[in-house]
Amino acid sequence: MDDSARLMTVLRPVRAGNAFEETVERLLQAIKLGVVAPGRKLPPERELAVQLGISRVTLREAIRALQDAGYLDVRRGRYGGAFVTYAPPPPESGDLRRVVADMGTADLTDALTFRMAVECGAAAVLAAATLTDDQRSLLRGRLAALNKAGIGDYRRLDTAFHLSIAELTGSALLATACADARLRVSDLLNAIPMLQVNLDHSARQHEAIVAAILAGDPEGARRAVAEHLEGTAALLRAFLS
Amino acid sequence: MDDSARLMTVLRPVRAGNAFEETVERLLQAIKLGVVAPGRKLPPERELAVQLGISRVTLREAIRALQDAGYLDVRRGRYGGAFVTYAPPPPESGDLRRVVADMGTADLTDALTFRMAVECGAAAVLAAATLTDDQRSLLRGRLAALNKAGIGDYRRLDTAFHLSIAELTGSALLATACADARLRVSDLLNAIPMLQVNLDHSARQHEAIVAAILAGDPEGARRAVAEHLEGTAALLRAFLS
DNA sequence: GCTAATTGGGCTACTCTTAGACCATTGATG
DNA sequence: CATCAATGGTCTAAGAGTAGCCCAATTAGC
Repeated sequence: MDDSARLMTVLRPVRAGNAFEETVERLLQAIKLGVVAPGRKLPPERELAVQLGISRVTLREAIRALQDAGYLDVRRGRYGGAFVTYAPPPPESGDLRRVVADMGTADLTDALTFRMAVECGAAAVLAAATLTDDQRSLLRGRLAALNKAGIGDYRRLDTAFHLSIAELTGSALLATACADARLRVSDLLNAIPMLQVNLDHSARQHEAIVAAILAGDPEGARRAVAEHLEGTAALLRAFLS
Repeated sequence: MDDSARLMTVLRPVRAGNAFEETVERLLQAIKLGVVAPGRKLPPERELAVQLGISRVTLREAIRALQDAGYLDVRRGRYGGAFVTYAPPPPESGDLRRVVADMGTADLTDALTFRMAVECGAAAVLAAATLTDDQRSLLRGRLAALNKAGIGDYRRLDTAFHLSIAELTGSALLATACADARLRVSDLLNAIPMLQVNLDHSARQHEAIVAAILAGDPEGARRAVAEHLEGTAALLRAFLS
């Protein structure tokens, strides 16, 4: 961890790959995180190309790839568009071990550490802020929605709840960082079987997080998030052996 | 902060600009953060191009631009290279107001919030980890170096100290996020006059941060970092009026 | 049915970016 | 003072990406 480590940090690749690959990755994020829910459609190509800062040609190549891979159903004409057909498959036993192995030890610990830091930081910042009534009710609403979620919607609403915390801080940078962190573990989370006892445990932890934030208790919020994430992290790390 | 906000977060630009601009920006980071200290040189072009994932042609255009802007002195032949000639100018009164105004309210609060979250998160994560003797002594060493720093080296060593915390977590993602956060406020920090009373105050806070981390106290570490950063943040926010 | 608005599909000329080869310069070392 | 390894300087052909334009399909609403 000498100066050369810092050189590597700053002089890292300027581009993760070509525009096509990066675009596929980004759209896959939107789909897998449930930002665009199954059955809904992406924004029109022209609009989306502007948002992503790429040409329509490149965007269309990416959409075509996702269509071929079965994530999208593209329909022409007015009221057409690129509709999301993907729904996360129910986890099967054995999947988790494979997914963890695919990711690699170094990437997994990196992702878990990153997620722990940014989500704890976001919760603490939010708890230290003065919240409006709208913000408080939005947070409570997301929690309530998650508690009422069916098994098919759980992951998506869990993501929505977690990301809300970062978004409510008002920092786009922080929201992006948390979305990135979530994405890096989403395949893993999707592979974890959803047992009722675990869901109940998570629900209690979610309540604790919201309570600490609404009470304006940064350290309580940090601790509550840390405990919540540590449960998942420990489970995943167990599969590294 | 409805679903459309999350769409904007995930469907953000894939590329910040063209490869040339991004490369200039990245090299400027390395220079301004002091990752490559004044008088030292960048890695050889061929090597650097690989690290940055771009072609040598594009890299050379960026280096040329920084040379023209006075940041680099490029020398040919063996033992040649691109030498850093930049040293942050000493702050003058009035600079700060201008720099803050240049940045804009929204970007400034975003950057300050982001920095608060990631640095607090990193410190808490590090405090929760089991540290080796090497890690402990590296952290102490960075603190000692900062305390002995002259006025010309202070900013660079302060950056090195802060980034060490994230780097010691072992998470490259987290180190990158903290470097990014630091960069976004570095122009502002450089414009703040260095008064002895403030330096003494910072020194005490740095000691508190290291003490909490070495004591394995995540919440104390988070609080110490939050207090430290809040001082700077409050100063900067005062210039927004 | 027609119409018109909206959306995906496709084409072309142009610029940016790359890979790889080869040239020019420098200075420590024998 | 000649050598030679390391480094920046330059060129070319090929590929990747873009902007802008027009075409084709679809469907709500008249």
